[in-house]
Amino acid sequence: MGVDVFDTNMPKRYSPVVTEAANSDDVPNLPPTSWAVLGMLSHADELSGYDLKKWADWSLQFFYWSPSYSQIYAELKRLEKHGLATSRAVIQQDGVRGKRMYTITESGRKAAARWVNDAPVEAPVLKHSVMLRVWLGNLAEPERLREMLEAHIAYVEKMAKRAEADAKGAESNPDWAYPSAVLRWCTRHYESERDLAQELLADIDTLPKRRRRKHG
Amino acid sequence: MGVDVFDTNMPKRYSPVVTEAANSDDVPNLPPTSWAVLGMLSHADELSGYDLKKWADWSLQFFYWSPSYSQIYAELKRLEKHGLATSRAVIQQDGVRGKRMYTITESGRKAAARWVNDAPVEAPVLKHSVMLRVWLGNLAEPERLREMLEAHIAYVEKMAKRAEADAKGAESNPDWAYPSAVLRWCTRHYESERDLAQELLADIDTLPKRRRRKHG
DNA sequence: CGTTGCATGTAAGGTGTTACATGATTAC
DNA sequence: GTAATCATGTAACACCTTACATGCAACG
Repeated sequence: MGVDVFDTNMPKRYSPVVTEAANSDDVPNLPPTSWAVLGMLSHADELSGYDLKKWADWSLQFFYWSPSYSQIYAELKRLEKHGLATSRAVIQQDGVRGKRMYTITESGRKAAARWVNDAPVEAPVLKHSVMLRVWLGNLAEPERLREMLEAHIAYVEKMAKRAEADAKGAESNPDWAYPSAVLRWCTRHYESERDLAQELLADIDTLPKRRRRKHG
Repeated sequence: MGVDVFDTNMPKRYSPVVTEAANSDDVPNLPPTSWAVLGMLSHADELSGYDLKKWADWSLQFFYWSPSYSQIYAELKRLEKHGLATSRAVIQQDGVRGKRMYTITESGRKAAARWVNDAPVEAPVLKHSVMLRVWLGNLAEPERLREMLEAHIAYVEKMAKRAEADAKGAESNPDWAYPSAVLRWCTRHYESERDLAQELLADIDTLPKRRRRKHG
């Protein structure tokens, strides 16, 4: 393994060296998911855990991932414990169900800003099970591989359309300028995934078929 | 939230309905990471845990992610427990260090093939911290956003070049036809990520700057 | 009157990481 | 000699999911 051009170990962070400000006690050391939830709170007045989950499915989902309900509730408690968010109980009355609404605090807004600006950026994580299967293509039935890639193409097309529709809905509001820029990125990302999957499909069709059980 | 065209809940699996064969007792229910490790074993004669980690850094890394040493050792034990791999101890002698070499079993090869063909395919997982920060761009310093995106572009360019070099190295061997097709996909994927990041950079430059602390 | 949606949470367990420990060999 | 690499593993813990429990409201 005498390669000298590239590092074997790619960084998990883009800037591993923590600048003095980054992990001082005014910005608690939380996982990105916490900041994602706090970030959603920063885009709204008041949200319940349920609201947050629904919204995560329509926004975070495209470029991060949507945490489960239970994790969202846990994160909210943690954020409140750190003073980054506050909550008020909305008790049930007149046929309106009880719930707990969360709001970002001023301290939370500052901490989020410092996290965005100063915390080391984690390298993007990709876990592409479809590619994992193609990578093991020598074990697979060619038809199954094709089916998988076609299901994947359908999936990314759906995501591209959803992102596009969301981007359209968001771009009218100047407060959502950054979220809509990201949604435009997502649209292009999923469209590009579609094209890449189609090229891969064409690519593996040129491969000599070493195993073929049926071709009827 | 009266959208009727798309599902709010995107599938975590492409085919949630398990076909009779998929989870019968002959294919143990293991996480994708286990199959990834078994898959690496299926591409080689005999590998140590250390070898597997090194190889994961150069192959899986591009489209899946590279598990830590400790997890690889744990996965190997699990695979052996299920009879999908066997190991032999290479004791140290004549200045050669001791180690344990793992081999896929015939049963392991069959199980891996059934997993690839029949198990429901997990939707790809993307955790893009860079996009998360851009999404919170209203909290950020524009210059920091720019720096992050530029670091990201440098990262994906590095990945693209590594994938391309690997693809070149692999394509001569006909046994690696599928791995090299995937590496070509990875090359295009990272090149596309670079282009997308550049477009996003241009996109956010057109945004009205609501906050600006310094511009010297 | 049953299903769906709203709403919140707990418990258990799986997945995966970091830090640590150990010790030999190789390269500078 | 001391730093890096080879090689394996344990322990502690963080992260996250699934399954489960609960109960009301609205819709048909």
